[in-house]
Amino acid sequence: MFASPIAKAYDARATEERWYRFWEENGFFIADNRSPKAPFCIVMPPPNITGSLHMGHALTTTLQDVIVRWKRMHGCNTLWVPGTDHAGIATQNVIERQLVEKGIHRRDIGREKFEQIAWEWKEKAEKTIHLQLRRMGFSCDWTRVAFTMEPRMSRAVREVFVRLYEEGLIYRGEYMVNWCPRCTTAISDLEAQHEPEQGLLYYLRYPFRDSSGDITVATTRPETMLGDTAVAVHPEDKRYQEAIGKVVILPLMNRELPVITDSFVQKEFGTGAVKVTPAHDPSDYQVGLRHKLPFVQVIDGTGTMTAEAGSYAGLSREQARLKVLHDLREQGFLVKQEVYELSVARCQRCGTLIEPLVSTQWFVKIAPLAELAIEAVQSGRIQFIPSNYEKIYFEWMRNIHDWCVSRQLWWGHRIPAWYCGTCGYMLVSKRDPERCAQCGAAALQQDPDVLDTWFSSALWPFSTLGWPEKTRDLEMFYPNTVMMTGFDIIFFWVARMIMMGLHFMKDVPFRTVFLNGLVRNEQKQKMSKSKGNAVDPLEIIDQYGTDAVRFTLSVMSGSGSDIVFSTDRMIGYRAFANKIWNAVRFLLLNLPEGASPVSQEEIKRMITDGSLSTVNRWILHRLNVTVGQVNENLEKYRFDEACNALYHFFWHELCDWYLELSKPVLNARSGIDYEPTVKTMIFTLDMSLRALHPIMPFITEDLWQRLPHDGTAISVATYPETDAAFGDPRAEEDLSQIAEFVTAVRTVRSENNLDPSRRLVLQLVAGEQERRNLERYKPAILALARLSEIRPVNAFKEDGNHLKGFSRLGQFALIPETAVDLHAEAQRLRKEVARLNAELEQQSKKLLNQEFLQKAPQMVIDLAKQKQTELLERLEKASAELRRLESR
RNA sequence: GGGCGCUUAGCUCAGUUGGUUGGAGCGCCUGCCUUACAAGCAGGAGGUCGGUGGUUCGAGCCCACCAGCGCCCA
Repeated sequence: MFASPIAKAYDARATEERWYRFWEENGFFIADNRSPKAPFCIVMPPPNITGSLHMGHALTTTLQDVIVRWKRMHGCNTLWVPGTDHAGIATQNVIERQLVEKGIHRRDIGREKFEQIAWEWKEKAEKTIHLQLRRMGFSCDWTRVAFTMEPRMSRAVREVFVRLYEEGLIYRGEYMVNWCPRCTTAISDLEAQHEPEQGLLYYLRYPFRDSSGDITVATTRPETMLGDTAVAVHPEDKRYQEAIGKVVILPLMNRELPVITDSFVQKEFGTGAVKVTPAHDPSDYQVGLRHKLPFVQVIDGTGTMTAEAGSYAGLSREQARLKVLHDLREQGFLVKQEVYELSVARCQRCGTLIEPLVSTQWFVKIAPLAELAIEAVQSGRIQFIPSNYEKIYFEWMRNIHDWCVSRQLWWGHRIPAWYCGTCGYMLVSKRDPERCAQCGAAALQQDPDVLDTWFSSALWPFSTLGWPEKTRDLEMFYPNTVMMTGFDIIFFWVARMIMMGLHFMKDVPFRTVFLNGLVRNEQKQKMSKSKGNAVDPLEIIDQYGTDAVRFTLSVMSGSGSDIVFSTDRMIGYRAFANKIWNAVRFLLLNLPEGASPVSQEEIKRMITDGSLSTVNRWILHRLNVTVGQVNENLEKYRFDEACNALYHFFWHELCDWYLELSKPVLNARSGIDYEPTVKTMIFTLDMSLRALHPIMPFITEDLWQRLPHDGTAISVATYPETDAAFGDPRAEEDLSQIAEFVTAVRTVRSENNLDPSRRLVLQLVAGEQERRNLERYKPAILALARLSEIRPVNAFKEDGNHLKGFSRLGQFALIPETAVDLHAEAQRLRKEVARLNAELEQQSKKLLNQEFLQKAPQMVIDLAKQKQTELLERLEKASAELRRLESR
């Protein structure tokens, strides 16, 4: 498998592609729907085929892969379904823009040709996305790849539509909807984005018909006055009691309008009197219905003024506003205008101002579906992580409105409704009908509209598994185990999947919903293509390597919070990858010929028969603890904690101490500890690589294959589990003493600016047991602390030229080759004494408090006492040394 | 207007049911090419945990109020 010996540094690019091919060729990621193993299933949130993946996809999908790989290694029958979404309105916009660049409007080429272009685009975009997913190392099942508009999915969509229609949960009717005049389609409430904007509030004077004066109304959209059919005031507004029931003349149009009362009017807004335009404002629409007012549509679906707008017909909304204002001003009807912050709705996809319009659309009656969906979360059958999203979910679910699902687009699932040209009968059918069910005529016309994209993605957890067929996949993998996605689509998608799953599968679509945050740039702004600050994950991968990118995204995913994209962090974890590389390289360079893999049983035997040294038992103990932390945290989706545990263990325990302490043993190439150390190191690195694998799949696979190993791939190796046999608190204590001793010596050296290259003599006053502990690792300790000799003594010479230090192993004196800088050392000790004094005082104060002694738990009191004793001891020694120096 | 959340080291963030001297990564300072790794090694500095008050033997954590910031919905 390896042409060359292990390189000096990790080269991600040379590694990644080869291993992905290896995994895929071996079919490691293909789920077996007849397996007796416990199923684990995630369906990938399908990325839009509008373009390529961004860092947000990289984040959410990385987290999915971490969980999926981890579960697979734990022996689950793991299915991860990849796929893409046709993204109706978004994709149509992309294609329309491309056509416009060539000077073509979609109407010029017709629906069929347009759809053909869209499919061509889909093929291209899908290919790019699949490639990206592979380069990120994602272990999804490519034999089950799906696309929302492929025949299988379309069949499910049609089945759902027809059944909901038959159950009375889908209806067609004329209502006011959010209309985008640029996309020329209705959109749902969720796709209309409200934002505060600086605008003007215009005050218009409408004269009474009886010449008894006038009434002034305020509006932010003066052009809609052309469609006014009433003026409204609040019934209890004292200012307008006399006006009620009167008739005003609408300026510019000379239409007579009644002055009506309705409690929807806010008395504080403007003058307290408002114009009512039922055809162009959602609340006026309701007023219009309540008061049976005429609906005069003056703006059409493209934002152009209609014939009803009289002399303004043919103007755009914007032009009409200017002309209306000009004319009103000229004729003395514009009283004043003032700066006003208003809330405007814009199309989520193109940013165009929404025009509320009355039109015939299809709706899903949502209340009955929402009820079950609320219950499923309340009862705990679905759990949200982080759990505070449950509140947000409830809040939205309880205020939900019917869902407008029809779109006046060409790219999407055509609504399965047909209208008879002969008798006008409407037919909703799973299969394309040939003749009218009522009159038998063949002149059937299919509804031109398509469905909201989210209608099809709502079915994703079961449509991808083959529904409405009763497939084995469906039987085994529904409900899915977890849904992992961005919190920004909790309403668009998560809520709707829950509703559809409960309705059609009679069970929740997934048991857990994990919601990750957004990826922001280094200025903390949301990354998006429209802002132009999006980053291509592949570029980042080229720079830092996939594994470093994956680790960075994982470690920064704490508690579902947003993550701030940081190249510094990428650099840091690329260094970590290199560290891993070199740790394994170190072992490989020191490995005896023909070394074989080491099993857990073998290691456990060595623990039992006492052939493992403290250092070896210690690293096994730490490995065991780390593995426990990783498993525990991944179980809770705490990716940050799992990553930190691994990072800290690998770098600061395994590399900093274990490998360093083992070097003399390995260099000797023989001796009582040699073989046990080699075996322990093989085992520990093997297990460490496995533990890291879900997060850093490429480098771990590559290195694992180089180590002595059993099995075909780390991807399908067993994940480490904690084992009580590895627990060794005694080794932990011994090692912490050794490490503390080494650090103490280094600190004294460093603070006195002693040349690091000089090996110094050290005198030690220590107990018998501590001395023995130290003796066994003497060669390593000498190397780590840069000492030539450790000389046990009973007491230090009071007038010696030495620097004293304190550790739990004992007090030591470092003998420098040059004269000690008494002043600097005294300064250092004074600081130390002050610090110890402060701490001691705090501890003593606590222990003098009677209430503390009475009420605190015994363990806390014991700890405080122990602490006090230790502090006292150290303080005495430091003070004595300080006095010694000061007397010289 | 309704709802949710945030404020901890220079930066980005952890901090579990309240209990040793509040942590990590990066950055910063000092010194080192010590044959796994300079993408490295060793040592160090840096925090009145947004403010005020309360509960408690004990508060970063619980409660109240205040200030600043963010997100979602209408």
